[in-house]
Amino acid sequence: MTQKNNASTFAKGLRVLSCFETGRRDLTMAEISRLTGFDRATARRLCLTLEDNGYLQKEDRVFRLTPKILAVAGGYLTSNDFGRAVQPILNRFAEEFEGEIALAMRDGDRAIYVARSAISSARVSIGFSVGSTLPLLPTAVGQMLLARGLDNELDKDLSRLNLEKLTEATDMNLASIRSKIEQAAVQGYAYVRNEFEMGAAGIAVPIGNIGASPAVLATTASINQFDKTDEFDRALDVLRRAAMSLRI
Amino acid sequence: MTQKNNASTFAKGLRVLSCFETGRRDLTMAEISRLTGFDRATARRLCLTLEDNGYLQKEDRVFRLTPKILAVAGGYLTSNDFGRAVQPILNRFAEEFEGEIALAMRDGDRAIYVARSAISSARVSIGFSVGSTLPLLPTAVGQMLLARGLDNELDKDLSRLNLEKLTEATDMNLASIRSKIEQAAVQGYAYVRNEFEMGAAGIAVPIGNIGASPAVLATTASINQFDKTDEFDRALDVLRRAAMSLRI
DNA sequence: TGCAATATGTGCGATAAACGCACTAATCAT
DNA sequence: ATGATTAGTGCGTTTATCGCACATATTGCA
Repeated sequence: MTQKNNASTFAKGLRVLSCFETGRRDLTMAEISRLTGFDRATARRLCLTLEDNGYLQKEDRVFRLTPKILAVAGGYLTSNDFGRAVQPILNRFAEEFEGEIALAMRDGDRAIYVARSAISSARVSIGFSVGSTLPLLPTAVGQMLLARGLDNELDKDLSRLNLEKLTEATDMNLASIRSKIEQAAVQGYAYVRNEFEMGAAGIAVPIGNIGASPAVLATTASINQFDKTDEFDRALDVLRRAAMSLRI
Repeated sequence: MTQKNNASTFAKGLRVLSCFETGRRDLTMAEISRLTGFDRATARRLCLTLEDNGYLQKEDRVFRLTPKILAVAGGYLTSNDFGRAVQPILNRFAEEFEGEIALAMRDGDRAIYVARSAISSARVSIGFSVGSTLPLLPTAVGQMLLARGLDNELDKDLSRLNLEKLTEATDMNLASIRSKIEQAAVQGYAYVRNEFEMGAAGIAVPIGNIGASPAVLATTASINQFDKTDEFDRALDVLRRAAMSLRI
């Protein structure tokens, strides 16, 4: 039934488009053919179609994205009122906190940053920006998102998601991860240290749904910073008050 | 030859996706069928494919975008180093200027905002954000972009682009518009007043290419503000210095 | 320079998918 | 209630897609 009423050529084209997600700037048709597993001729037709429709441009033999995709992304952001309702609140609390605050949602088996505070005093940003993706299991953002799902879905998620050892500290024990997620659901926040990147820690708190999907607010800092109890408490407090402010 | 080597079903699917560009939040299948001109059954297959692939979600009978599209858009932004190289510069000059600065590029027959300054002291933003689109003819951004094209393309552009009277002041004379564009090319900036929105004026200056496509920096303010010579000069100066800073 | 490896362009027959009509069912507006 | 709009579905026809095979072009390296 998954294949009924599904336009397979369109699905393949979308997969070509997603090859450019990760920030891979330039891709040749042969690379796309390999990344997707499609026949060269198929990949070629799809690439040329994307070029014809203005989503890709070809220079020599590589394709790259054009800004056209931003028009669709902007449609998402404005239709959900991020510019007017969300961004100013993130900015305000980030200013007070003197740190980055980001809003993330779930996209399949990963988390995706949807909005991020922009403050003039920002030190060099850690590098997560709108559209960046994160794994669900070894991050505070991901664990809080998993905690917001339904109970019976959590088991399915856990059995499907693949564990990847990103650092020495990455928890590879599903039962242990499960209890962390359940704990996050109970205490209303997730805190994960070192599991995604050594020396980094993240805090995430839940906020209301956006377009029927759960969302979280999160911040990241060095382990050193969040290991000071008062710093941690202040961050959690800011996130919680920001979350209250943007009950959606 | 345009239709050779083109996956028509994929192209149709992309057109469905583009229905969500404008910030239309919710669309039913019937609306999409009408917007695209496709048969209902065709529109249905394409919508379900988009849902299946996580780009749309269905609630009751309407479809809306999911944040997944941001991953692709983020791929564009990061592969062009906007987060690291462009954004801080826009922020810095916007802070000094106490006004918004935006980077725009051309997407077919329209301009599209690609980046925008984010400063905490920003007054209520005028509402243009990343992904917003503008017509080319009645805006400073558009005229500067047209001025950056090749001469022989300008004629083709002018004959193809459709004039639309957006305000009483919108210039509807192609020859007159052409001379404005040529003037912009010569003097290195475009200045347009009232033609897009009464009471608003825009200034745009050229910057280097981004991925082989020309780009401009621009700012908007009220007519009152820019009609003061020193205010105008200061804005133009800021834009020009910002443009120098981010020679790409 | 020359050779091997890789990338790209293209024609075509077999196959599979998309098309769109026609009909039914469900929902909405008044 | 009822007319209008929307959604779901089956199916024969048509058409696009598939993927191989062959030809060409480019690149990288010895």
